[in-house]
Amino acid sequence: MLLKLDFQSDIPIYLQLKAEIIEGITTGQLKPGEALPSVRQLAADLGINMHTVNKTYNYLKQDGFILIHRQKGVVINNDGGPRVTNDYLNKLQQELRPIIAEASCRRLTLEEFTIIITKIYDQLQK
Amino acid sequence: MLLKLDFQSDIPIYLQLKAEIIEGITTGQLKPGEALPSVRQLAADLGINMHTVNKTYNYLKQDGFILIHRQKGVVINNDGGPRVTNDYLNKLQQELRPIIAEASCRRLTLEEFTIIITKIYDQLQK
Amino acid sequence: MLLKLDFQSDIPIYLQLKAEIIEGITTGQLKPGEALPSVRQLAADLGINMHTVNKTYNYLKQDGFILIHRQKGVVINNDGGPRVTNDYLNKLQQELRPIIAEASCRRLTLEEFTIIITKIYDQLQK
Amino acid sequence: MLLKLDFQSDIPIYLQLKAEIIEGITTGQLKPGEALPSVRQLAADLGINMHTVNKTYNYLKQDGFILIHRQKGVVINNDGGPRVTNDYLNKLQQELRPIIAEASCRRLTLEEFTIIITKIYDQLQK
DNA sequence: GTGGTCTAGACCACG
DNA sequence: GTGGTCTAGACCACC
Repeated sequence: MLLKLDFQSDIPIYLQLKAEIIEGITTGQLKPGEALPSVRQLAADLGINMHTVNKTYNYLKQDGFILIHRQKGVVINNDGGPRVTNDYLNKLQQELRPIIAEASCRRLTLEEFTIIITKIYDQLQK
Repeated sequence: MLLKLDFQSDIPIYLQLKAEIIEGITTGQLKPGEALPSVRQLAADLGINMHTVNKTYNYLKQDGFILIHRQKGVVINNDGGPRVTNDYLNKLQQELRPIIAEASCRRLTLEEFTIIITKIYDQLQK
Repeated sequence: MLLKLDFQSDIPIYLQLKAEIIEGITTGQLKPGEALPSVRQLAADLGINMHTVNKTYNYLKQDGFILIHRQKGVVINNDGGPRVTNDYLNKLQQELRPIIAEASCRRLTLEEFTIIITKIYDQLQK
Repeated sequence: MLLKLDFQSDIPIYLQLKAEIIEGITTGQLKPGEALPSVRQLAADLGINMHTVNKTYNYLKQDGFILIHRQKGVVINNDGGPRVTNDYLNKLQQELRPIIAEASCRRLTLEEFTIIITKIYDQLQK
């Protein structure tokens, strides 16, 4: 799978990497049970620091997207990964609120917003 | 208008404040042409530093939400503020993509996501 | 003569006003010997502070564009106003240098720049 | 590259610094992809405060002259930097108009003005 | 009074 | 090490 990082972005590399991997799982490019490269390997491939990859993997593990085995290394969670929890729903709404406030302020209608959401959902469809 | 800041949050204060003010404009609590408190006044009210408020105001000015009037001080843009531009749409999609990727990965359907969006839109309705 | 001020501009009002009056002289809308409104009058007309108009008039007087008579009030200098001096040429070059540096950096050619200059000269022609 | 600041000037230091760096890019003293000193380093070298340099860098980044690379620090944009946009052309004309009005008023002809422009363009040539 | 600028010094996340 | 953020306190131009 191709991972793209933007070193000019305001978003920390470890978060960009986390988002890319989640997107890979969503689109099916990364399948449950599939192994991810080792920390060293991935860091070398991407030209970034080992610590950065480590941080990404730890957050992904914490959220339940991946499992870290002593022997098999890092693999995509084959339980289907994390589901919708109340904590997650709260976080999601807090995240969306300012985005929607600005959209609404700029006179982007709910209908137009929904079209954008739908388009992105489609793009990510397996 | 009541402005709430979370000093424990990892979101910078100046961005929280920016989001709060945009939300105020969206909900109509802050009306076009209305004056905002001076940087020093607002800083004192919120218990934060003048420069932090200044940074917020500068970003809001840059995006077209407010104007800095040489006589009246800081006022809400009475042209209705910024609209939907291509730059904004690109930014919006880049912002939403990882959020939707995670939502989809957690098996939150497009329909459920749309309900959440709709609810937030309603809350912000004037 | 119509004087336009932009209260949202970064440029101080007294400088905007000064520039407008010089432009008026250049285009011939204000003729040598012609009287300008009194400080009070102009301030009232423009909705600005008396001190601001006063400041403008003092700078214009200092540069030789206008004369301030005790009795006749403020009039456009009928000697044809200030000419090109060495001081002025130095000031002009220092002013233009950063503007041209940015233009050149953005790949605006000397020819294109000259066309812009020519257009503005034409607009200001009596 | 040698950067000169005039602490007596009424032009803010961060703008002088911005202009100097743009001039450096224009003349080729600063090459695309080249790294600039860190905010602290440059501040120390120039005997000014870190925040002042930071402000300069942020404006240069905003205009597309430099990039803030998460690994390499601050570097000159290697895409050749910003080009001529409509916004820029408008800003340029608004900037030039009062300068030309005064020049014309002082009987500096278009031909003489063009010679000055040409001289400055030559000075800045790589 | 206002916003704009500058300083000095601090803490933090990131890599 | 870097840039990003925040604080406290100062001076200035403008209106």
